[in-house]
Amino acid sequence: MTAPAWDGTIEGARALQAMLAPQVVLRDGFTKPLRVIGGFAVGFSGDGAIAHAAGVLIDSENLDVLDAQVVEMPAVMRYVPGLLSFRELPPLLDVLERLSQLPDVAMVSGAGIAHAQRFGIASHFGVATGVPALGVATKAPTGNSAALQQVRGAYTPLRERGEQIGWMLRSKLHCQPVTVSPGHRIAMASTADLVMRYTRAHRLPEPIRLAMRLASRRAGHPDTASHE
DNA sequence: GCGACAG
DNA sequence: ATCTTGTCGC
Repeated sequence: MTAPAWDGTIEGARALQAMLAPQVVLRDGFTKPLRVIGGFAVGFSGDGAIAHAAGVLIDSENLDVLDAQVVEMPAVMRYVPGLLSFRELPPLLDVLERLSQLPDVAMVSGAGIAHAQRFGIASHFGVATGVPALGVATKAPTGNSAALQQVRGAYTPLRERGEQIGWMLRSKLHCQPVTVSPGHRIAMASTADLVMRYTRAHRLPEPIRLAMRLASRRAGHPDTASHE
């Protein structure tokens, strides 16, 4: 299935987003047991002009790193609130191709359907690739939720106009909760459990934490980023 | 009209 | 996202 071409404009991105958002599937599209989990993140350097995308594959049994890749390319669009996925998807697709295999589930730094148009980067990534994907975000999302207990692993629905669009999850004690939401081919009910299953000592789950570290390390050292 | 808005 | 030291808490 070929996605409609994007003309590179803001208006074009909005139109394509409206076309793709209804294609999101909120049912588990993966089979258990899960074997490989992917973590994906994008960092920027050069005043936001250069994108550095990282992809990490983790063994779901022991969390061993099976593969890790980083790619660098000129950013195709500036950051526009609500259209983050159009800025970050191109390098992510590139890095996905370079990995030795496709993950059973992809965890992407950013929003899934916990997004004003219900189409954050995790949804865009999932719809574009067919890979089941979910999003984990650090900052305040759209919507509202009840207070969370000070218990590791506690979670409560994130709602907007009565509709549940994700979960607020206390992934680590004494840390602000993270926002998790299904991106594509993952059920709402599966999302928070999946994230907690791959979270260890840090606030972010291991696949995303490692990918973010790779992407920002690369972004922070333009010298080492240009070759090989 | 104004502010908010993942990364 | 990124620019950035020390500092507080687990």
